[in-house]
Amino acid sequence: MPQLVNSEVSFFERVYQIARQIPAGRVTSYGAIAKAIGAAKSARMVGYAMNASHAMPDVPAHRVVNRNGLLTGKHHFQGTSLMQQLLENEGIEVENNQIIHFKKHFWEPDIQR
DNA sequence: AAGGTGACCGGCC
DNA sequence: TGGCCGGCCACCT
Repeated sequence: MPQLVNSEVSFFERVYQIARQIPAGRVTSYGAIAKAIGAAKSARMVGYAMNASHAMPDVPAHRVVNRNGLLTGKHHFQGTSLMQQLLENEGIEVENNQIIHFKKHFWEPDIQR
């Protein structure tokens, strides 16, 4: 369980706030989320945050992939193809760990202030 | 308290 | 087409 820093909202929580806005059937990238929270160069932290997202409710981590539409985080899900199945369930085609028509499904997060 | 780690990214060769 | 490298920075031991 992530802990909040005093009255400040933690970095992780900001990531989750963005992630929760991803519409079903759409995907975004770690970098895009990083950009949205005003830390464009901290894409890595977004991935790190997703690692802990399992403890958070309503965080569609499966809709977050890397810039190439590659399912780099699939090993963090239970089973070997859960992430892929969740995506296909939403109408997103996945082949060889990669999203088909990635650009077409891409969703640009709203910039947070 | 200091160093290691990483579900990334962009640039370069 | 594909691999390597440096930057990045919150979190964990």
